[in-house]
Amino acid sequence: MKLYNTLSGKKEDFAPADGPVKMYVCGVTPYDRSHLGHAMSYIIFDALRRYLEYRGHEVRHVQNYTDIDDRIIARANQLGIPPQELAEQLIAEYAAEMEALNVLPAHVYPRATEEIPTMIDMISTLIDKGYAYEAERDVYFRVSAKKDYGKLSGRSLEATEAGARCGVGREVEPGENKEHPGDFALWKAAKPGEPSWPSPWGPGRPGWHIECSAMSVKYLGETLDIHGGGVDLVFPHHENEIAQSEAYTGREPFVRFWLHNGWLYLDEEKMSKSLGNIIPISEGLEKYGADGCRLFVLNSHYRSPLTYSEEGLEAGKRAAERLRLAACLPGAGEGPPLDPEAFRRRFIEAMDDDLNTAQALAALFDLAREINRARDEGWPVEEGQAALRELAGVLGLTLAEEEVGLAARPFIDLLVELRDELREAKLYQLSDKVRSRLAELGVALEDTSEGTRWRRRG
RNA sequence: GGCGACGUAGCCAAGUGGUUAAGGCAGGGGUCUGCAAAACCCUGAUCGGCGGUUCGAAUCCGCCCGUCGCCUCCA
Repeated sequence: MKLYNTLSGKKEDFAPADGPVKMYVCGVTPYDRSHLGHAMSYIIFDALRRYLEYRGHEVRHVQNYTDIDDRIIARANQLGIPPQELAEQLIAEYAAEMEALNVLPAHVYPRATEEIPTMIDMISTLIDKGYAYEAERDVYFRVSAKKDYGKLSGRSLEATEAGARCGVGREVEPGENKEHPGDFALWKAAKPGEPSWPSPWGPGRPGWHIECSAMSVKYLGETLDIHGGGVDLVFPHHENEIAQSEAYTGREPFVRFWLHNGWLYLDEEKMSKSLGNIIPISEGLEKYGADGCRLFVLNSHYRSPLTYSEEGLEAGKRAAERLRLAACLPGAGEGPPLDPEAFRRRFIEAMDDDLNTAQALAALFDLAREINRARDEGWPVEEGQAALRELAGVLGLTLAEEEVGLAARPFIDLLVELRDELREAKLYQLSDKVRSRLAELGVALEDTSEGTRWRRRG
């Protein structure tokens, strides 16, 4: 399989270094509801993980929760609740939404607040090695000590230094005690009223970047096979992670494959909590279902930016229904069997090429058409359907029907039965009324030679 | 100012040197149906513009136009 590696800027052949695939995906900072942008990223890395497993790799997947940071504190103060309580609530909500989206859970979900000692150890070592320094109870990473700093994002230290917007040079802010403007905080001294942890440098809390380094080394080892996240994390977050981790372990590379997904846009702007233009995951799930959301995301390449639109998600939902019906409606008796092998091969070939899910989906839709065609001919379709379900499953599609309350089923069956009798009596006006009223309630009826069947339709 | 991405049918979106430019959604025509629905069949683009390289370019190069991102928190 080939994967595009941000570090080299090229597609490279992927194979794990040894043992299971060590995969780390940057998690959320739970200070507000998660939105479709997050869903996009996690759906993509879920598809990657499922595909790796499908191809016979064991995957060890770690994802962090940044459960302490400025925004959590600010938001918690606003709400008048402790920061930990806010984080706890939002983590629970996030986990439930991921489950609803059929995203496989990571094997470990370390939290920043539970890894403080690990981070303190790492920071101490960095100081000992001359890669970090203490300044007024803060600790900073000394960027100039890591000569290849900038290798991931492709910017030189000088460029970073001069690199503020509009040509204005970036300088050390007054009040900061950095040696260099590019230096970043490993440990932040506590301000009054903030949650803090004891450390050799006094009470404080860890900087953002150090947690991922500490956690990934602790749970996956010194070299990761895959590290994923949104493109926005390339700089400075992932750049800093590389610097810290490699300085700490003395080993390169910290990560063999850096993978970054494109951003989700709303209208002309990126969807982002700080801009406030978000569509919550819950809304996407409610309106379009997990499969609809997944198809919307996976229908384009993961590295390309994607623009949110109701039309796009609606198309995803309709497409999901198309696949579901192809996979579920029964076929009939005798005839030439459907050989799905060519479709499976196309699917694998597409996924092998840097996770080309759009092309993989095209193979699934072609398979669906082949199944429908066979069904129309009265030929058996089971083999094709099994393959369709198998491959859709690799993309995390459930192909499950929308839930109908158990209590409603017998009543719907009864109405369908009555309507059939009305039709037999050729009382079409009445039978059509039953059908259209049920349609308004979200139940679609279809008359077939096998009888009438009904299904949920939003 | 530095670095980078993108512009393919009504919409979304693959394809990145060579048979008829995938697929989805929407639309039109047809088959099936009491009528529908679902499904199937048919139906649409020469690839932002200009110039160049080449036997041959959506695909490579140059210029132009347009949109956007990163350089600050962010999946």
